[in-house]
Amino acid sequence: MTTPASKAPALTEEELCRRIRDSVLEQRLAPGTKLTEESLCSVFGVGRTTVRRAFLLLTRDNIVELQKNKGAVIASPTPEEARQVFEARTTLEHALVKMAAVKATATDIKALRAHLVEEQDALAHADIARWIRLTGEFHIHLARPAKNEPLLKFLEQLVFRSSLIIALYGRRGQTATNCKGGEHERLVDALEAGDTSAALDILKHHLETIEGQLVFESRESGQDLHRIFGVSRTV
Amino acid sequence: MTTPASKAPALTEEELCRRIRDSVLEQRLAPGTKLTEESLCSVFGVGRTTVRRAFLLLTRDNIVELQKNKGAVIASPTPEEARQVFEARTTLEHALVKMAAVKATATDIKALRAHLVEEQDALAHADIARWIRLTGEFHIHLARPAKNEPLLKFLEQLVFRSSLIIALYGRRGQTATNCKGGEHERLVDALEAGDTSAALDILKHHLETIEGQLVFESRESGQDLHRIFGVSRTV
DNA sequence: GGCTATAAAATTGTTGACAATTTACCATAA
DNA sequence: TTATGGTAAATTGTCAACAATTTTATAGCC
Repeated sequence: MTTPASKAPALTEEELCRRIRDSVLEQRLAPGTKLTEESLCSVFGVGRTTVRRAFLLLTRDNIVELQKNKGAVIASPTPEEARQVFEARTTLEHALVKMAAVKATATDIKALRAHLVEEQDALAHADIARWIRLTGEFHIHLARPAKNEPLLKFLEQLVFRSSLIIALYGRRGQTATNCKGGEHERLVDALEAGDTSAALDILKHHLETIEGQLVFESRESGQDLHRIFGVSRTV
Repeated sequence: MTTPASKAPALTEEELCRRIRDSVLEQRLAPGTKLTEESLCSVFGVGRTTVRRAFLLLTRDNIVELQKNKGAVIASPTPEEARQVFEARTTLEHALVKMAAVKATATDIKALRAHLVEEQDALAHADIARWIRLTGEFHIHLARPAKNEPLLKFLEQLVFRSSLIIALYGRRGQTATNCKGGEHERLVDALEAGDTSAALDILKHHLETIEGQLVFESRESGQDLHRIFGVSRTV
């Protein structure tokens, strides 16, 4: 296992949140998964209080949904929610990259290059889960040079929700083709050159590609079973 | 008092959050105010558990700051945080109003007009607290026609934080002059006419006016008392 | 008076027991 | 077999007592 169960280091609720969020980002926690308090208590060696607080915090990020007396489940965004999340993300990331292209320092670019190396390394070692997480986190790092904490934190939330959406509605093998083609690299190049319009073009294309690979058909809530099974309605 | 203490209706943590948020929006809860668990328990007739959960939720909105073993205080944004919040808000509100100007329906406009009437009513009755809250909420309603829940929720957070910032750094009587001059009315007019660029111009001017009235001088942390009192340093 | 150290009070953090609710299971009957 | 009802188990919600920490008050000393 990744963590030895002996000698519990007593995680705080923030760390627990991060662990859960990372699992979502790595698409190892599928939307709709039930999270019982007991299981998380034993897995992470923390008390129920901590788990409870973590749930509450994750609710605020729309990562878990909390139903009275029913417990916590990983959120399952509806197609409409998914549309709005991607719309929001496009809007926000556009603004942030614009700011970043102007403000990015040499140090910022260096950090981004280091991240790209990590991405390649994960691919080379066929560590897919890590690679998926890194490709998601790239978008956060890309916006960091904009140096606006509130906008960055919000983008972070949207990236996590995107991860859920892709897990739900993404075509099989989508992630394998999505963030390839060196678009991440070209984004960093554009940022380094201070070429705002190029950066925005690449970003636009990149996000459209990701969103374009989603399929929402017959996933709506309130499905019509008659239609699905080809049986005409009797009443 | 506003609420009879008898027969506690057992508020939920969400309602408690709303009450606290509204107090912030009405600028009746000043930044830096200490919130003890006990006081809120007795005021709202709820258990400590509920208060605790509310604190945690409000932390996520940057409305209260929670320090280990020290308790909860209403957040006091630093000047730099304030700058970033207004930058974020300008960016976001620009995008939202742009979307709203395209999508706004007759029903949306009607709701906005109704809100303007409420604002006038509050002014006419000299109900300043209510008026301050309404002028803040206007910006949220203005963005509602854009019909994007994530962006709207985020703007909501920024408006609440703006309220704290104005309370901290606003010139005396600022609110009294800020949202007058019928700029709210003209924004609705522009939205109704579908005149995007006019709406954005008014919005830009409006937000610049608000931010322009803030004074950050000598509010930084680590004030130099020697300089303030005009005494030259001895060591 | 002003400062430090100690003790008391107040406040927050944590835990565990118990209540309320939901879920799972199984027996019974159509 | 399938549906229904009821009981038992499991899970979540709430509360109160206790522990840990901070704040306030007090006394002593320079």
